[in-house]
Amino acid sequence: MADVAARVGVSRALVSLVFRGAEGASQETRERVFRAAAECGYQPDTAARMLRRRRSGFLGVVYTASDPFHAELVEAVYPAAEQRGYNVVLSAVTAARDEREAVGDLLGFRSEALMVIGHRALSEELAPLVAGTPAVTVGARLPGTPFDSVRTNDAQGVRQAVDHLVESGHRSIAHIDGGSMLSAAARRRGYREAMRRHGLQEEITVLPGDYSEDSGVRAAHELCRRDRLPTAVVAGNDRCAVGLLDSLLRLGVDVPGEVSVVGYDDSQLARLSHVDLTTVRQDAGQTAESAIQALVERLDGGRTEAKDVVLRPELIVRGTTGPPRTAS
Amino acid sequence: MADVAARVGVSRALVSLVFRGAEGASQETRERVFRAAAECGYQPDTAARMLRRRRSGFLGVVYTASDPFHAELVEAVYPAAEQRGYNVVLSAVTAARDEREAVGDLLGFRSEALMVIGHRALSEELAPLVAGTPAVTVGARLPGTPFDSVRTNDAQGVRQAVDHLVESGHRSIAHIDGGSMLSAAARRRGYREAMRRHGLQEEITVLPGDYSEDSGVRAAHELCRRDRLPTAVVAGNDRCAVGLLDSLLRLGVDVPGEVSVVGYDDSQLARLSHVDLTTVRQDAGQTAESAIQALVERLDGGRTEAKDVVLRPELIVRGTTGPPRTAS
DNA sequence: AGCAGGGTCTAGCACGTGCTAGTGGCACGT
DNA sequence: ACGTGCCACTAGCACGTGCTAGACCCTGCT
Repeated sequence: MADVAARVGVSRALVSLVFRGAEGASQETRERVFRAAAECGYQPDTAARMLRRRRSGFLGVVYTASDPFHAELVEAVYPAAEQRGYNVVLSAVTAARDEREAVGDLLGFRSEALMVIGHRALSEELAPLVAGTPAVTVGARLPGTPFDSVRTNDAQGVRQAVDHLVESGHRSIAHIDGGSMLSAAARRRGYREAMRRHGLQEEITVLPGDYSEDSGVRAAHELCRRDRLPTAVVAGNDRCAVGLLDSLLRLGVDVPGEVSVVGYDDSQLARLSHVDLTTVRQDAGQTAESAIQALVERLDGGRTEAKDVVLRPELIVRGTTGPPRTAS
Repeated sequence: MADVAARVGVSRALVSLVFRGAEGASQETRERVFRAAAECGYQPDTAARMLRRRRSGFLGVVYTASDPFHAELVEAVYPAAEQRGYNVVLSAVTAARDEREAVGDLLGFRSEALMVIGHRALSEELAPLVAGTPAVTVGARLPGTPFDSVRTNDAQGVRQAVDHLVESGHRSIAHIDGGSMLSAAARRRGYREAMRRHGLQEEITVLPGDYSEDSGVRAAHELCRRDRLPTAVVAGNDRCAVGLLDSLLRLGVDVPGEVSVVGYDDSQLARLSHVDLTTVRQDAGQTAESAIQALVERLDGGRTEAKDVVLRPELIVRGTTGPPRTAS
């Protein structure tokens, strides 16, 4: 920076002033400073900058590298943060790097607030580490903690799926669940409630699953072994639905002619033309937006009480659902 | 840090010394310092730390948020960097954030070296920005630049696939290419060369594609429209292969009974039990390792001439390939 | 007693930036 | 001639840490 100043023949303070866009420099000087900086290859030092102003302007984001839905959220986080005058620092959780390390890195960077994506989220163990830093968990709520949370109403999403099927005339509707996954309980509950509300409690069938394609494959074989196929299946998520679809195809069961299938997530997978899966969308853009919004409210708006944002999912009807087969 | 020092009743310098693990403090004092730090919730400030030592210890990584293969690389980058005493800073390229911004952020952090993943990589436009900072591009080589590069020998990978099919007895082998994608040219060339080497130049059939599932779907319909199906197809990548597989299934063509299919990438997709795709692996772990290695050689080893690492791909034989059908 | 040497600790500057308080010059009005 | 106000610019401290040079105490040897 001193180099640039010397080159232009002004003080270092003026260069600083120009670079942060403050008032008090003539238009001509500004241009000369920028030109000189480009010649020197000068770029302001973020570390020194955030050391001096007490604020770093960083929002730390913890996510799981291998999860495609997390990737969608990360994608949406950047514009949401930028729009509110903040920058994003990423920290990935991987097989060799746990949340403790990821959060530690972010705090070392003096992130002003934390957005933690993932079903394991901020465990109680991490809470004291974060003390004093606003944080929002995405996809789950941690009752014992002071953190905000943003999540989708999973029960409602599954209810929408069931309602859609019942409206099309289905009565025999099965569910493949997500086992012990965090959101699985809510989805299972939504299925049970919806069936009961339609007077179909006799038809309730829950098959065990774990959100993997393989669990869809297993469920397909299990269903075909029974004497009577359901006319529709609500899978715990899209991956499970794709495994199910593929196996039904191989087993000679027509979709949606004989069996209708609904997924959950509206992932890239579901949108592929040859899959064309009816599914329930969790809006990544809206989720990211709400999470960032919550953090900024605490930082700039002075909010202190915890907030729990529950987003409405949306049913996306595509080609894997239709009216039920007439003969059983 | 002064708080911690006051709490223990020692100087600030000693606390600093304890925290960076330097010699010259008694075991007892160390413990008292750590205890006091935990009570205060103290954590060293990364910004101030890297301001003082002239080195930041950061390796900046630019990747595309929406690409699953990039995610695999990111996953592998962390341990590779840690092992060599470096930390990783991530910067994502998204729809709303181009490489210029991503690289700018990383340089602002005073990253000591840059790893840029992605087919558009460091364009000429970015080269002057990076001047002076060691950089490695992954997946492509930029001839005009001083950067290192790490990539997989795509032509060789496709040759291995063709060799495998020919050894199984196939002669009529088609290829669905990746259009104008960066690696598509090499894969197409590998296919042509391998066919020629086996004396099968008459059988060369290249169908247009673009690495998407849809292009596999289109290719399946195109092939079935012809009077004679090939006995095997080498798809440009796994996604294309999956689209192809699914459409063949729907069209009533048995795989691998009537047609064998080979993909490329060994993505998660290929490993699914119901897909079980024979494919060519690009080793993400090895790629990340080589890229980090190249950067560290420049930083610590003093290497200055550019280096181009070309990795050997590996054929993974699974369930979608077998001997050709006997009757045409 | 005096000195050397090692172990433990401390004072204080430097890193690159932001910002407060202030300087100097010019135009204007009285 | 002098005060007033504005514009363009500058001097120098502060941010939280690392590190050099040195201080202090204790032990053991001459």
